[in-house]
Amino acid sequence: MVQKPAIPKGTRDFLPGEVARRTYIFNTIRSVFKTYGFAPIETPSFELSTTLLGKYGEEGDRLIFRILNSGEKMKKADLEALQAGNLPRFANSLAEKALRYDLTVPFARFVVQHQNELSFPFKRYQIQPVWRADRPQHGRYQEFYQCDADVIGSDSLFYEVDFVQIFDQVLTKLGIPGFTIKINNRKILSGIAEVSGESERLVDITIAIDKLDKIGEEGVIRELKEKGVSDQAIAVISPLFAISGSNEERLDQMRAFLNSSETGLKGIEELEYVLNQTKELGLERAEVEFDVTLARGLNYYTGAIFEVKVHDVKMGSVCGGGRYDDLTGLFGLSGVSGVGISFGADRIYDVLNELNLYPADTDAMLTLLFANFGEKEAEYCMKLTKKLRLVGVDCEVYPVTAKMQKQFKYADNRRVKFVAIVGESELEKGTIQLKNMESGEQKELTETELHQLFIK
RNA sequence: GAGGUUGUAGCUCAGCUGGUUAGAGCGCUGGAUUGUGGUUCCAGAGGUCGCGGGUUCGAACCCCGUCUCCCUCCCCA
Repeated sequence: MVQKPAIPKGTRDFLPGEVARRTYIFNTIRSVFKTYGFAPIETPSFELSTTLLGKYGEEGDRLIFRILNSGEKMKKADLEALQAGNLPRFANSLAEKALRYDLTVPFARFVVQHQNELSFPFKRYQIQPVWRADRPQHGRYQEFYQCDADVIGSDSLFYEVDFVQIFDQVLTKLGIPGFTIKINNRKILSGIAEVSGESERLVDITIAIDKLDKIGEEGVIRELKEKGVSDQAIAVISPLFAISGSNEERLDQMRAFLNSSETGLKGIEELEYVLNQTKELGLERAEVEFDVTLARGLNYYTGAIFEVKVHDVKMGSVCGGGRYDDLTGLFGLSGVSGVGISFGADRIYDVLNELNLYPADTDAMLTLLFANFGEKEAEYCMKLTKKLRLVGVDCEVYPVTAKMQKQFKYADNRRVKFVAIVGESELEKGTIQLKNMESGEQKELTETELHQLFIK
């Protein structure tokens, strides 16, 4: 008995119409990246485990898919480590390779390896799938596409400004009516920890205040206490919960708060620059918001942090990014600053589906279908398709002689734009009846006229 | 990794405290209409009720296990 086939959890199949809609998203992102001077690269789906492990924190390591060693390599299993109860080490001996978890760390590896072949600042974009052994949920998959653009080898804030523009342009082009680019700076977060006298608790503190809008002020305080942050430090941090007003007002309030922290003030200065330049350049549809509680982002971020949320949909952030000063240092090339962003194509896809924002002909699968009236007529149509295909028109002949009704229905299902009808009388006259499937309008054309219609 | 929930036709879902041959809408196939679709009317096909085990005279329904979906936490795109 054959079992019903299935696919692993958190993965999806895509039908032609779905692929068409996804391609539209990828192309939109790609075209904007290109206009900002980014060039595409690709890296392998899997890397050496050592390249990935330890780069995303403890939580991240747990979510990395490992690839089991095969054949003779199985013998490398470190049974001593297993006996000693050292499971991570045992796991590493079993799996020397792992599926990439994001595109940024493999990119850092790529830059270090090819540093002598690249000119800096190096700007690349990369659109490839990544894998996470996460528990699937709405908008969370085990396999999904990231569309990254990064610049490495420059600490110019021009790039932060550019990335804000890119977020705005891509999402505006995709027709998303409203969205907010949240922006913060890791240096401001460091400053907060410094001012509170708990610098070494930076990560705990930032993770806690990040949850402010979710668990409220009391929840954050509870979490800080649980993490062992002193009451005194909590008292210093508390005023942050009340920060409000315009971006300028927030900056002023934070500047006062961080008065004693050089790092913190540097963060304010950077952020202010980016916000001012963004104002100068203007934005299409995006709203930009300085959010002190924005702390997300991997622990390798050191400067700006970005996150983009679409209005009026229940969906996590659709884009993220930030500056990392020493990611390549992990692979032996230090002193190189990078900044980058990522579009979560699968979440954007879900949002566009939910809001039904695709242009009408996104999923048209064929431009022109020749109806089949019989062997002689169909063979004549085959000759017409050959000529049309040579000039780039996608077209085909219905494969068998069937009822018109059936052939039209087939054309309809495939969202064919035009149906060409060549029956006995057209064949005699040397003409083609061309029907526009959308308007229902039908015209009799010569072969030359047909060509002219499609060549533009 | 922790907790909760769901699974019945291709899709969306009904199915009473366990009781004959498991239903609807949409879709599909054929016909009304032998050169015109997306509207209408008629007919038809399609399901080992997620999978495995148990209780029972009898299980879609009750129990156990397992997988999956969705949700909360964790974390993130």
